[in-house]
Amino acid sequence: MDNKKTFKIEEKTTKADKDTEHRIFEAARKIFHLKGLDGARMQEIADEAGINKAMLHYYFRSKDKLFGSIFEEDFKEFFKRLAELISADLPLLEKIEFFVENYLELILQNSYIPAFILSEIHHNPERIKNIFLEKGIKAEQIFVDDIKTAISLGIIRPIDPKQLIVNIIGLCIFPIVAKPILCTMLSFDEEGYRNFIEERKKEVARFVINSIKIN
Amino acid sequence: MDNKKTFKIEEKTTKADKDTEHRIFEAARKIFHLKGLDGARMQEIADEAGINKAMLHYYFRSKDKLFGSIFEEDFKEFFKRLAELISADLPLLEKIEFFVENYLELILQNSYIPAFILSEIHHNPERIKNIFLEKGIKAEQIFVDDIKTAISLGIIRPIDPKQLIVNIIGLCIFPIVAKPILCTMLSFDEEGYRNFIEERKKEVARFVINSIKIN
DNA sequence: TTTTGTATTAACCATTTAGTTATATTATAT
DNA sequence: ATATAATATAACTAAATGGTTAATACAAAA
Repeated sequence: MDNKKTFKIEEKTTKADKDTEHRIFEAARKIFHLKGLDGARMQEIADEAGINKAMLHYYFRSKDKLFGSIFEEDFKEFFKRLAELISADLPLLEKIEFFVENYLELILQNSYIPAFILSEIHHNPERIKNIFLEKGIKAEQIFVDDIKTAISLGIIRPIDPKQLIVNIIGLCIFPIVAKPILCTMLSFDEEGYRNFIEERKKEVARFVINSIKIN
Repeated sequence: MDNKKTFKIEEKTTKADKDTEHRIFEAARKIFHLKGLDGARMQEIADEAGINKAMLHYYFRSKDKLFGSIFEEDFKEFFKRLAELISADLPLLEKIEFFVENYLELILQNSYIPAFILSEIHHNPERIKNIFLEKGIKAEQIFVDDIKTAISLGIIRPIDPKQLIVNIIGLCIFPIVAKPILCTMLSFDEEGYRNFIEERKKEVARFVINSIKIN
């Protein structure tokens, strides 16, 4: 009995990363990214985390609360990174190059996030608004000002800054979110797709700058 | 009893659009667009169609089959319309103007479709591939050829046709799919958003043509 | 060592869900 | 008219699902 107990304690100490909560969080993130809120099963998340289903409710009250936590973190993180890129202290045209290259890489390495956000935004627009309202996420004003300045300096042609921003972001996000369609329509294998996106890091900036630059 | 029967027959004849199947189809489309495959409930679809739940299984064998039928039709219709626009017999630059204006209006008036397709494509990429393989949907070759010709004629600068096509489509689809984010981030109300998209019908073509046109 | 609060589990519960069945009604063809 | 096939319903079933509970293991404080 003492023997058994000792063993148990060892085992406990070893595996006790202590942060069961964190394990749950990462497991849930994975499953929710893959299957969405409705498609995910609490049991599957528990299995993925290697713990009992009751633990999910012990740490997070309900499925919706658990999903909400993850969505909020993903959403904030995504926009935080976006804000960092947008706030880079560079002349507009260089900033566009910098932004496109880094933003594309960012969403490429977190390719579940945009689809995850778009999907949830579509099914439950309220959640977004609340997060936006709570935390004041509005980095885009910096970009708008940059654009206005560049226009008045005659560096770029007149264009509605909002249209330009949507253009740049759309050019980056779309090919990542629509990956399976692109692969099928344009006959890409995994490598072909990767090359295509790699090309885009230069091509999108070139495309945008060509369109707006004066001279 | 005769009375009752007569009434019943009248009622039947009146409402008997005959096409219960069609009613189910439209109801299911509505619910699936709104809630997705996992979020939709067979009972809700039956209620929406005003019939018994068993009828759903009578006409379509299962939830998945029903969803499949709708997805396939939406998907094909969407790409059929896209193919029509792409095949217009116009010089490239005019075709781009024509395409952007009409494609934007198309997805604006079917705004559930792109998100619906993107979401499903993400959760079940196989379904897409099968539809693509069954029906040979590849209208984009026409566009690719147009672009190559325009390049060799010196009308536009050299650019990878695939990149250009993805650019154009992304510029159209993104602001529709991401509507709730745009509205929150850029402080649009419903009218402001509508104006923004209306502006885009000209702006996107201008943006693209500015970028690629020589002279 | 005992107590106390926290972490964890297995078993359970109530509800919901897709799908079925047995039965009735209606139209159609003989 | 009558048999037959198609259409519709209400009631049901079996499985799955989110969530709960009662009982325990464990660590840390007393």
